[in-house]
Amino acid sequence: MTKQELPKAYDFKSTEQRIYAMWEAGGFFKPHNDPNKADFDPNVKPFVISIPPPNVTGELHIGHSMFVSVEDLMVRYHRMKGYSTLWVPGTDHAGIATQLMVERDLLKNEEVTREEIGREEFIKRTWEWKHKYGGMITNQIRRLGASCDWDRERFTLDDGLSRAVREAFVRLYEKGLIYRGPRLINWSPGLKTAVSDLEVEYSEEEAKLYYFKYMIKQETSEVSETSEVYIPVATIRPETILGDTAVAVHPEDERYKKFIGKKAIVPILGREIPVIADEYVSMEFGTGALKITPGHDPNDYEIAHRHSLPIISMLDVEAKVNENGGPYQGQDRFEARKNLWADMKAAGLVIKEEKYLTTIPRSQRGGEIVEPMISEQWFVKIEPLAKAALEAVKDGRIKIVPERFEKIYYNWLENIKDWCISRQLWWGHRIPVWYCPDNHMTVAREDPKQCATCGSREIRQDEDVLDTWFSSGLWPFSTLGWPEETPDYKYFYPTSYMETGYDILFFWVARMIMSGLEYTGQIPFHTVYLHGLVRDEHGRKMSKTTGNVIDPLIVMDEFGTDALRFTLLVGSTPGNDTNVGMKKVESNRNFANKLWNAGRFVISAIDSLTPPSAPLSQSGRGDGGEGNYSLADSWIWAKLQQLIRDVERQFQNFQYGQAGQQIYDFIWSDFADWYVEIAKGQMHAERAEGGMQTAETLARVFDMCLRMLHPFTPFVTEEIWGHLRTAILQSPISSLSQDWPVALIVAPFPEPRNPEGWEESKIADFELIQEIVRSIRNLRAEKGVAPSKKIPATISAGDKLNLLTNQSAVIASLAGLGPSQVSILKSLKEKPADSAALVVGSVEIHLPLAGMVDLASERPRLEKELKEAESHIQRLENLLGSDFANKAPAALVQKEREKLAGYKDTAEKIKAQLK
RNA sequence: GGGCGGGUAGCUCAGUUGGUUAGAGCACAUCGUUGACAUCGAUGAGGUCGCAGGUUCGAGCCCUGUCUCGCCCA
Repeated sequence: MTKQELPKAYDFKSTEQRIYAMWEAGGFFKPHNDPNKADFDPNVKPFVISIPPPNVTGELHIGHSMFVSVEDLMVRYHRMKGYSTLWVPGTDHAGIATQLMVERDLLKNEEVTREEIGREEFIKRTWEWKHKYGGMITNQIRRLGASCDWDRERFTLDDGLSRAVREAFVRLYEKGLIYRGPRLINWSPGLKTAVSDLEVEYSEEEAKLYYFKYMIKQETSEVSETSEVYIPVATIRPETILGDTAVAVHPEDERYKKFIGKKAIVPILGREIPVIADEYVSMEFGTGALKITPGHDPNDYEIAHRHSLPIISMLDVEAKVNENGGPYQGQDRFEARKNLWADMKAAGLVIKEEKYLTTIPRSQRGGEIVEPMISEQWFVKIEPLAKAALEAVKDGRIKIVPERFEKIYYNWLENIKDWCISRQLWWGHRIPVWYCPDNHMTVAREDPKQCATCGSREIRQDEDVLDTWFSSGLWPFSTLGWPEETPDYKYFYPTSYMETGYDILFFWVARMIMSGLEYTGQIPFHTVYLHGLVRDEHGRKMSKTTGNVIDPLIVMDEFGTDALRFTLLVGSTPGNDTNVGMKKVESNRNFANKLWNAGRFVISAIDSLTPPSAPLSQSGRGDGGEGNYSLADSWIWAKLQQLIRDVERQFQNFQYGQAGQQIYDFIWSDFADWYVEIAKGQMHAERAEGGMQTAETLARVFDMCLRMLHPFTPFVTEEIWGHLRTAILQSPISSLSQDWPVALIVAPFPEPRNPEGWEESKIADFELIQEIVRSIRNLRAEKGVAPSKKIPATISAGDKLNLLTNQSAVIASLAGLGPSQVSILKSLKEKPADSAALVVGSVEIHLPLAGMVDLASERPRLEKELKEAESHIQRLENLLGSDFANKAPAALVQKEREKLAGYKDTAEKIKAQLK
């Protein structure tokens, strides 16, 4: 028999890559029931997640690690539960981000702009870039242990997905849900493209509020030489005066009522604009009068529509003043602001300036100030889609975890505005609309040869591309083959969970739900699980400028993937941000090592077995904990079953952190600290019979631990489980693992079973042993008894005589007692002289420590313990004397009564000692 | 302005149907190295669960108010 020599410490560096390659080569990432294969069984339940596609040219950051960890956990769990599990991987073309990256590179290395090389060449270069760097992020995701089916990997710009985008666009267009037209949109002057409302972030900043005079045109009859007549108006953006088409006041405003219907004169330009009345104007705010610039302000735009005011655009695509700005034409928006204000000052039109705190709209990308502008763009008429998406969550077809995000979701969808989907970029899905010289539109799934209206062959395609999120919105079904009714689509769609960060609930999740319902008529997934953002250990947002960015690759290099995953998964709760510090990762690296070493012990125990003279009974567990099982055996088994039930419940409730924590505690505190220590003694005692009982329990319990832990820390569990399996197969207990698969990744997850009735008393008995051991250790530590020193003990066990006699070897070895110096009696006639006494419930322990410790200090110690017991007695008597006894559940009251009896017993015993 | 989340040990966080001695990791103190593990073990110290009311036999958990930090929407 070849014994395995395992290194003393878990070496993740030599393990992770090898294990990942083994999984992939073994085909374990693929659904076991594949609709494309002959033996496909449509009745097997699938479990499907589509990955939130990372930017194809991006690099792994901690946010990726989070979603990969959570999704891999979900996927591995369901795979082990027997579902035909599919995790579809892929990447996103990320229009703006990628285009900027390539542009920057071109400028740096070739000193050319994209305009200089032209659209076709630029797109070619971007594809080259994608081919060069596109594999980086997916390889990094592999490093995290992601068990995705890489054969099904997709990219938003690949042929199939591009077809899906066309199909979606054309369908919407045909239904009249897509339109094109000049609207007020958010314009990003630096990128020279429109962006959607969601891509604008508002930040509170200190700005200046400029007060000036809007002169009122006087009728010739009322011209007054002495007084000037004006409405005072305040604005943050004086340059927009150039685009004003009205001045609005509140209809009830006594100050300005008289001006309603008159003309105001636009400063410097001299244009005449009406003074209008609108209830929107707040009399209290500012001067109570509002300048209306419908071409550059959303509220003004609304007002202009109500009053049929003309709309003037005064900025060009670079946010420079255009031909409508008179003398300021060609000036940048901020330059024009300065100049116009100076000119107005000179003209005596200025009142004052003051500091003012306001919200400034900035581009999500790059942070430049976004300008509301009138522009010809494509829009999705979103209301009907939003209504359906709202309904799907309201009626429970889709559930959002945690639930509070449902309200946020409703709120957004109920107030949604049409979605601007066109972008003035080159990298993306080009809008499938063609124009002929007569401006007829041809909207087509396949590139047309001629105009659908007039047949002209001189057609050109719309220059714009679609918002990247338009294609991401199709992701759950486009990746499965839609619009084709592929076997994958039919079997795996709708998918199961959508797992992602709450920060893209609107950007992505809501849009997928809208798209899914619209195009497939089905919900795209039944559960949305949202995780929080990862922050640094003090809860600060990670940023390059703060310098607190945690690079997951470095973390994995230092502590291993499992440690990183476990850190992200445990201690975090759904929807809440998670703080991650290196200390935490380090302690979880230690846990992986603990597990490894526990495994080494179990394996060595199995390796040490000698073949039995008689065949091992096949009774297995669950036979009532009787048979030859020791108290410790029964206890650890009962605790394990409890754990399995807890973990199952936790997984059902998406409480992965709790589940992980409980598994951790069980392995470290119950299994390693107690059971393994006792097992050492048991193995020794059983040696005559081959030591099989204990080895078997060690193996079974540890196997279950590894299975439960596998979704959290896949690498170390797979590795040690493989060694465990080999060891068992080569041992006399080989029958134990005869139905185990070749790899843990596909081993069945432990199923909870109901308690059989014996568990509670075994656990209680064992806990008494633990208490006794702890109290002896405690006393030894307190009195400074050398750890290696074996001491004698006399125990008065009362009605626990059988139990303690039975467990004397366990108590002795764990508490450092001389095995032959322990005497356990039902009761003592008189207390032993020169001893320290310990009282644990009804059990008294006498340690004759004369000559070793100062027994004079025993009295105060006992007095202190008596006081403690008495305070408990007092507390419990109060409790039981109150309404608690009448109103609380009987079982609970009984429990407290027993506690009280226990403390009374203890107090009596201590008092006796003190006599 | 509206909505949401957090405030629990020195630090970072758990604590989901309210059950009576509030937990973990790290940090700290004392002790311990011949076989699972010093990436470890034993023992210990450390908290009026932001504050004030209320409901209840019983509140970290439920209700009301309040302070404070953060986020989302307008």
